Amino acid sequence: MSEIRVLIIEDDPLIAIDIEQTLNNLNFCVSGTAYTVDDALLQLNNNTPDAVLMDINLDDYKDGIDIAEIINEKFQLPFIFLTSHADKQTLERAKKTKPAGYIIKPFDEKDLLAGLEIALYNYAQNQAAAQSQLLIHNINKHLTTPLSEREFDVLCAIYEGKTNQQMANALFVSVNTIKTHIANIYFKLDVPSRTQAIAKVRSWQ
Amino acid sequence: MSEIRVLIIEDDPLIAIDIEQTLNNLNFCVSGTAYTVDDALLQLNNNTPDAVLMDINLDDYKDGIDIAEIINEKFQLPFIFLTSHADKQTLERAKKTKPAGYIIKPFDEKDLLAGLEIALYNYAQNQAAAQSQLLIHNINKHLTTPLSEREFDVLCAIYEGKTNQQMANALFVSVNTIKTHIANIYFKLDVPSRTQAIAKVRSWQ
DNA sequence: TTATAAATCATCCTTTTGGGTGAAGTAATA
DNA sequence: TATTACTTCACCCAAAAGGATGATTTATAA
Repeated sequence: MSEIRVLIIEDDPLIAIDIEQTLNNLNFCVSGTAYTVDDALLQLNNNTPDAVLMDINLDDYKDGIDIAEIINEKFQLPFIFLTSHADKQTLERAKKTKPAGYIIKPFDEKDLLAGLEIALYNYAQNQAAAQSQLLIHNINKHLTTPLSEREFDVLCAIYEGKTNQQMANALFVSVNTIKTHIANIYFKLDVPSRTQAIAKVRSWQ
Repeated sequence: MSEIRVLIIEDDPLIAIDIEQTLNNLNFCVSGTAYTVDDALLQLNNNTPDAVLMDINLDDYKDGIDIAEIINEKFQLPFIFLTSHADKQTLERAKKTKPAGYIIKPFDEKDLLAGLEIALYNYAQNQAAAQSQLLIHNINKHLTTPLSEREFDVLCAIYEGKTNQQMANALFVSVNTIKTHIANIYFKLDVPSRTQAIAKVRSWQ
């Protein structure tokens, strides 16, 4: 059984049950099924899933796009819209909520799998990119002479705004050692200062 | 007519022509249609589109995923995969190319519109986020005392890695003036150095 | 075993940056 | 008119960063 817990928000019970079974076939875990907006919000709060699959057009006082906005504000979860008619106006509203994906009815098992997999993968990628902690691999692929691990440590500290003295304390070496590492980093990155090094690394993120 | 020029890569002429007509109906501009991998690469080079719509399964020496990798490397364009069978292995390969979207055959006009609109919108959003030029509004909403315009100019220059002397030359003022601005910036941002200022601003992006 | 790369530290010297303080001119505003 | 915020500039001093050069130790690879 997959660990990915998916909440289904769909006001048509027949479709909801169909999705539920399909997801189970595809080794996803259905955390719950909500037929109303209020039920959806309740389940988001009390039994927070890893992803949400929801109909745009809910026959309720709010629709899927309203829920999407709430998810973005409070939960930061990837969600995928299901819709049968993609009219321009709805699409315009839907786009602004930055859905992880979009699946058009009628869909079958393959559509669901592809949509979910791609959406979750892209979402994870974007999350990782947004956090964007420096990775030595990502730095070195831009360099002819790669950074050593220690140099990478120092570069990270520079990136975080540390002074040479702070780095020396943190890494238990003398300031002179830090200065040597920094000189080597500047040579490898081909920059003359820490701010330039930061700017260059940022541009690679 | 829309200005968005789309290249279609599809080895089945019937489907290709169908897509072409549909895109024209939807006010997209078809920059060309490629039936083979080599033709696709040729058109990418000579008549670079704004987006690519391509079949994953091309009956050729390379498939759509290979082209996707080339697009990512050389062209940095958004592309959308078309596929009829979304098997897990192909999906795994496809995911890694970070497609802007995914449309499963058979699709109609609505599917195409939704897929393209969402994909292009998300792509534009990601691009904008990646560029993320500093905006005075975005900085000031984190501050009790807002930066003046001149201070913002200086902060941007710091962010780009400029030295005080370089800023003085660029803004046609003395280095002393730059130093005064910087001192004020540090006070307002509550930081003790340019690297810390950069780190704080970056965290707000 | 002998290179080679990495990590450590040092010294000397210059440039850049940061802190403190003061002040003049300008433009908008109460 | 008086006040306020912004921009401009100066001088002094201290701290941090950067450039150049050389040296030792350790581990790894040829």
